[in-house]
Amino acid sequence: MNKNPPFLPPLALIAGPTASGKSALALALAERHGGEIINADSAQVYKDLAVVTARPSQDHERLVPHRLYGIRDAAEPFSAAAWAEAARREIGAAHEAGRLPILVGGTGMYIRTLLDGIAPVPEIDPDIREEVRALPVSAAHALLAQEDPEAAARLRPTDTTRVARALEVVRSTGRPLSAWQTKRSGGIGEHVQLVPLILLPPRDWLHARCNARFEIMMSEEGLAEVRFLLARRIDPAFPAMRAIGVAEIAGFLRGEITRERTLELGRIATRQYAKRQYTWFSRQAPADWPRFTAPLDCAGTELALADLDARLP
RNA sequence: GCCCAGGUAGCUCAGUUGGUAGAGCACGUGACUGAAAAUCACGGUGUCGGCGGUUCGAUUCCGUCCCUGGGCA
Repeated sequence: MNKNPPFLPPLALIAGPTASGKSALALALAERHGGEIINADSAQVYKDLAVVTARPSQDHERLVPHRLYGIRDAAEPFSAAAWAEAARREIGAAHEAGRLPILVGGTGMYIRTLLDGIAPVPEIDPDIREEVRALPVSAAHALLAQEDPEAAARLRPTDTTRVARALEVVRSTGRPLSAWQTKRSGGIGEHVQLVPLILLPPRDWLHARCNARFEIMMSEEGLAEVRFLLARRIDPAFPAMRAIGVAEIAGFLRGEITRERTLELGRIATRQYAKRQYTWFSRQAPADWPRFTAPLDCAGTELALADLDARLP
């Protein structure tokens, strides 16, 4: 298959759980290689959430180009396929400009969609989507058993998201999800020279950073971001409203919980999220993607940088 | 110093009429095909405060000591 390795444009990838030090590493890499940073994080795409999603600072954005950060209004939900399409454009633009695209993020599904493609399911009819999502899971699963028995058998009856997805697909397209999923399209993995690094630092170190991070989410700026979303009455089911900390801070702003309790709940949610990412990247990422398991302190960042440097053209 | 109430999992607490114990949350492990910072599954992790005594057997009963909270001085 790899008979005559043609020249493929490079794509660096730095992936790992929240608070693992991805951004600092990416910035250093970009400065060294004349690169630009492309966001692969599902929450950092939303304009109104900068502090709450720990987006790179304005200072960082001035140093090297940052793409796909804060590009989306909280009232317009994004998706894996929509992100992948945008990322393909940004990567292409970087290559044309002769710069190294550096993908940075913690959303494994987005990265997989970009590299491997995804089932080419057409847009779902909004009315069908609304109707399906309004159903309790048990009801949705019962309907799925009639309309797509195979999906119903495969999915857990409690899995709200996937049961709703399967039902909306069969209703909106007239074809069961499994039929669509026999094919993936849009992946660019074969067309780039991928230079990946997965950050899997020690759990204790990561937990300490998650804990420290949520303190910042509770700053005046962080509170203001959530206050603004609430004032706009964004649908609580929308992705931006489900970002880590939004529900917790909203409860605090409404006076339902104390500041201490909010901090505690936010830290717990952050750690649990980091764990899910940790599992995704350590288990779902291809085995031949290097894992970097040291903490990303000063020395660690240098080591990781050297590792990436050695593999970049 | 005396009286009362407590001391059981990381935390808050159940419970055992004497047969080495269980909930919630935390935590751990995993799944993941267009909401993925989402959604879901599995797992009890323990000198039952210490030391003695009674007993075939004590986390449980008795004694004593230590610790915490409250009250009286």
